Amino acid sequence: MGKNKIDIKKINNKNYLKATFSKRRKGLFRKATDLCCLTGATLAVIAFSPGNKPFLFGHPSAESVIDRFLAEQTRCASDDRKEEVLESGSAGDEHKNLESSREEEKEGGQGMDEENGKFWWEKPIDEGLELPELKKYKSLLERLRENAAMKLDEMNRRELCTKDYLGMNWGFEVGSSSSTPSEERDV
Amino acid sequence: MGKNKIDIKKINNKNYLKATFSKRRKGLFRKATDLCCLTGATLAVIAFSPGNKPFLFGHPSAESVIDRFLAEQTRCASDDRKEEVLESGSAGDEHKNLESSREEEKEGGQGMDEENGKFWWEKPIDEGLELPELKKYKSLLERLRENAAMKLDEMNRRELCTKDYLGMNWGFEVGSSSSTPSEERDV
DNA sequence: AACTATTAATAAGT
DNA sequence: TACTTATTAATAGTT
Repeated sequence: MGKNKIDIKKINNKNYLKATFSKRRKGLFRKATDLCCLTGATLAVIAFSPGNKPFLFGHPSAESVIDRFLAEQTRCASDDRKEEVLESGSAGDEHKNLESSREEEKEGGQGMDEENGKFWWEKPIDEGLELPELKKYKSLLERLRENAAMKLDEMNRRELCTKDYLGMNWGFEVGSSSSTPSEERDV
Repeated sequence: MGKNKIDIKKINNKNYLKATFSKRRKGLFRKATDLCCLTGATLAVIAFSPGNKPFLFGHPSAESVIDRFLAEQTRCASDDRKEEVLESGSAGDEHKNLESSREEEKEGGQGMDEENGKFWWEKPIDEGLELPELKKYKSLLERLRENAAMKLDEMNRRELCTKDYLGMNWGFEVGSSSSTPSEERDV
């Protein structure tokens, strides 16, 4: 997509690397914006450039999406644990996560198992694949909790009003869990 | 981009909405993959479809990127607080965050202030813009911490090895904070 | 950063 | 839901 086709492999030239990251990050965020505008999807992008500079995109905000993800992940971890207790620790490796675990019976199990031809990220969520780095969670969350109250106070002082970042009004709740009937399920 | 140009505004037709989300989410994740492959960027995408189904992308993993973001955000919240104590609570609304606050002196302040023509997300990080939803953090993190130990145990039992999800070996540390000299700075 | 030749993504249709 | 095709959108190389 340009004057020549390029291979999708690591760029080594520093200047070309910077230029490419810059252009393509903008493109990625534009795509994210379009997706949110068109579908009302709740979406966050967290990017650290090769120079470790952070860039954020989020609708309705990066933090709210991360919060929701963590909350649902946490809730499902508890669900898993309960199941394991009930089932006396079966070693079977079928882990569901997030919405999937709540809705799979309604969806007849389709959705994530029928589209398993492609990459791991094509599937809604984990299946045990992206859990590795979680060993850091414990100490990290200790620190997070310590700072949460302080950050909260700080926020309260600054008191920023919530903005409709994309300049739109959505006809439905964005950021809430499934409360709608059967049509808006899936996708 | 298609047989007709379309307006980037909310789609109401349910079937078209589903199809569009599906196609464009794939496109977004492909762009994310390309960006990671080309530049080695550390990147996460969290998406909830209009039907509240979760989709994740991450390199090296969604969780690791989220962890890093939360850790740096937390660290900077503490930094801010220290500064405010030292400066006796100036009311000036100049908040830096994450890497920016550590590196701005080396970068001569350029980077986020010179590209302020566009949208809020064009800038590296907050400037006080995406902090609103943080009021949920306190109680959320309480719950998170409660579940962290259990989740950890669970992880340890499953013991999944870290994979190189994109099938590449990076010549540099991905996921580490700035340790390189002056060239890889910015972008 | 701006331009443009070229490839890539995708809206509609099947 | 996946494939095809006409068309627009993104971007690689260049300035």
